[in-house]
Amino acid sequence: MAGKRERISIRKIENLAARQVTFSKRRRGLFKKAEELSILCDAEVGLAVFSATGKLFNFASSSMNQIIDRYNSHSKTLQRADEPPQLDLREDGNCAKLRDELAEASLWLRQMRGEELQSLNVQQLQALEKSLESGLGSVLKTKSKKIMDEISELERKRVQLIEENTRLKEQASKMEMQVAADSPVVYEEGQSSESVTNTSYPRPPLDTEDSSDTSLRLGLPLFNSK
Amino acid sequence: MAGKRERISIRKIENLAARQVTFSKRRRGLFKKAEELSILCDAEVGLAVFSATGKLFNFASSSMNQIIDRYNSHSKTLQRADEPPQLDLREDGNCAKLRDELAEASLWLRQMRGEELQSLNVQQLQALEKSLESGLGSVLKTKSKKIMDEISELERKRVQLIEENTRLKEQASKMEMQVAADSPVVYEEGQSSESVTNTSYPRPPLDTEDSSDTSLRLGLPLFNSK
DNA sequence: ATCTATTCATAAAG
DNA sequence: TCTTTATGAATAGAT
Repeated sequence: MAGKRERISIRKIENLAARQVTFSKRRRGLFKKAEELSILCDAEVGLAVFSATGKLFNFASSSMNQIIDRYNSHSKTLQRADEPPQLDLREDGNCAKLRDELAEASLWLRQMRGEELQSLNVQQLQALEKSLESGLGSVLKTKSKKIMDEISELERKRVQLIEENTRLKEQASKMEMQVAADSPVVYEEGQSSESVTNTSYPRPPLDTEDSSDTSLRLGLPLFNSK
Repeated sequence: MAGKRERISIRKIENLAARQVTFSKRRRGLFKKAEELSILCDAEVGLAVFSATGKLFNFASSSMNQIIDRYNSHSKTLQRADEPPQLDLREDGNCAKLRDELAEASLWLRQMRGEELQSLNVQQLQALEKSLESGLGSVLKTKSKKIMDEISELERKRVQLIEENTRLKEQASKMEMQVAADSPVVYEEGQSSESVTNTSYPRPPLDTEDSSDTSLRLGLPLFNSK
């Protein structure tokens, strides 16, 4: 009914059934402890176990790919100088080298996104900060320019449309006069004609369309370019 | 003298010191169990743990690279439902994919550094801006923390040295009294004794050293942590 | 780091 | 694989 347990020595269990049972039990225990460690101590933990029969069991506190990335790039952290991430994309077929460079690039990316900064010293953080500020400056500048260009373009189109509109109105006006001359019938206070011949109004419909469209694309933040 | 142990709940340990202690203990336990499992049950086990401070600990029953490879090929096996049947360009395909990923990562990096932004639209620039701002925030936060830690450490050492200094002065003072008692000779206004027994002066040399060292490491910008 | 009381994991058996 | 039980191991708390 019960287990008289004795201590076991750590060597391969020869009995297959016993080995499988032990594998199940200990595997569960191991994964449980891995998860506990990650939660209790705010650690990132990745664990992969292949059974003797080739089946995979794995646990990752975040995602396994992220952990593998981080593992691969970890060695880079210390050996890496603070040189900017200038990666040469040579066409050599060296997979290992590509893997290395990718690992380094992805570490840089993650660090620029504010992850894995612990391993950097103050000087390196300073450099990163400077790089981010400069990048941010360029982005803001480019964004502003794009926005201004879009505004100019829209303004140009607006003016074009107003001109066209005016032309059409003149044309319509002429036609109407022609019609009036052809058939001099008394007609009601020219409502329709008024709406067409009114050549200047405070806010043409086009304008309204324009600005709503523009504001949508701009998004909310004011651009503070220099 | 002993531990009245209570069961603990599995949630992040808030106290830093306790968390670090627990991390050490449990990490050892976890690695031990990982190794035991691999031996007892003839399993291939890979384990990687990153501490909250970014330090890597890992165990692999064979080699980590082998395990990562096996893991990758395993997950590929599973995800591959109705892919192009054979075309086992393993090596080549891997390389091409790596090359693609590297190219993409490197473009991202250049764009984060403010290059090649022309091809992005306003919305994409907005997203990039947000990402850079967030990264910058993390960097500033981390830098501030590191700096504060360094300052604390220096302060701790300073206090320690002052204490030691005080102790030494007392000791010197006693010795001098002893000397005085042993040879009760009239001596000039205790110049030598004064310079040693003066237990508090406005600005001890230690202080000066400390602050100059600190300012060097801090660099110029003020940190504006939250 | 070391110690100890306790909880936890698990070997053996059903 | 699940459960039970006795026991060995791991570890929280204190020093």
